[in-house]
Amino acid sequence: MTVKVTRSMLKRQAIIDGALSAFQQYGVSDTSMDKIAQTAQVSKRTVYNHFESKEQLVTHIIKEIWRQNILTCDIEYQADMALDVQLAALLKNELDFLSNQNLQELIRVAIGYCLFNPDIFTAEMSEFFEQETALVRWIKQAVSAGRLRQVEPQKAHAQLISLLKGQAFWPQILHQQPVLTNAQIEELTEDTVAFFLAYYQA
Amino acid sequence: MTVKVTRSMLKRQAIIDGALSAFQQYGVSDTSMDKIAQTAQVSKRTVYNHFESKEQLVTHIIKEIWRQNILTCDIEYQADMALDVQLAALLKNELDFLSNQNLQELIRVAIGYCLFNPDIFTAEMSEFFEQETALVRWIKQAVSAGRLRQVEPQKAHAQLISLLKGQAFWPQILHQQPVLTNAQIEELTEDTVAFFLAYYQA
DNA sequence: TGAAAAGTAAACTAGTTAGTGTAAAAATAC
DNA sequence: GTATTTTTACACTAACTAGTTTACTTTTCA
Repeated sequence: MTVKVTRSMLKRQAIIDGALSAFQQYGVSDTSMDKIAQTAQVSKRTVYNHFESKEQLVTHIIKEIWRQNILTCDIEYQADMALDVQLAALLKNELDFLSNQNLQELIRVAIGYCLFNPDIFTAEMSEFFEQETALVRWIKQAVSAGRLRQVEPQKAHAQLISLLKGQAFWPQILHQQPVLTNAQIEELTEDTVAFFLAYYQA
Repeated sequence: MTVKVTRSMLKRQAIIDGALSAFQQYGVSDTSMDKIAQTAQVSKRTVYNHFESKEQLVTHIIKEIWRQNILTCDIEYQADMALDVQLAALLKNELDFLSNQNLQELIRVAIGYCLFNPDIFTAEMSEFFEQETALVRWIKQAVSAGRLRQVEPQKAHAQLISLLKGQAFWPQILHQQPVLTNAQIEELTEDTVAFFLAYYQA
């Protein structure tokens, strides 16, 4: 059942890890292929054997980062449970994800690259942002069960995510605020649940 | 009363404008001093006569961008006017600011640079983010007038700004969404006012 | 064991980069 | 009108860049 790990695969992974580590430290433009090879403890030629160009290596990694940036969560709407408890669990889950320091570093690299290379978005990336999340699904179900007011689920979802990201994501991405503590996550969850349900609960 | 404009000042401004234009197109790292001189229609030596190094030129411009990123608004709390009308005016003002395409391009440059040069923040930049805005002042006054619930004004302010930026700023910065139309700004204002006052109005 | 595949170091190309030195030309100041 | 400041073009350094070539070693795998 264990998959054979070839040396080639190990080298390839070392290159990706090394590149990512260098990108996090210096940004994409200020990371040279020599630096990547050095960081990965690999010959520069090996880098070019695995990736035709710097451009290819970069886009591979950026796409991989966005691919990881999909929240999987299997919390479903339950008819017999209080709304605030359910919503709190969903938001907590989302916040744990957004507050993950490792993810934030990855996204910082992706953003730094995509800001001035917007082409990478349009086609392949948009799918990542348009897919239905567990939170949207939950809102839809709660609305059709008559326990939330009649709203566009996408709009309510956008409001919730804005409230979370505005405190727990963007300030950290910009290095303005440290990553939230568990207590702060708890507080933000409660505040947001109360705020949201005051307006939307049926 | 008109201030004398020397040639030196004109050249200096041309350099700043040229650098900014190049930064917006290519990002800071991928803009060379030769390119800046060329864009500014100025000799490269003149660039170095005005700015000792690329680093100095860049930080000067980045600081200037953040300095402009201060919302000045003279709408004050008025005891005899409906809260929703007042808040709508404040949010509209803020949204017009955030939706300004020119500002978004400036901030994209600043963010692109600051992502991997966080040092520029800590000392000199923090003041820009900590100053009291018209919106905070308004919330404070409305609270002490007993027309909004007792809350930390900073927290309520942060929630409002998160709701606006999540729809009208961050998606545009990341090139995911086009700048909002006037109708969309109108809708976002109304939604946000209703959402906010449902929870906070006394 | 032995051939094929993958990795290595190091030198190399050709282009770019930040920043300097210089001497002439142009604008400014008085 | 002369002295001073500023701008200019251009050549230059020294370092770095993406990517290639070569000659050699190590790993894989049948």
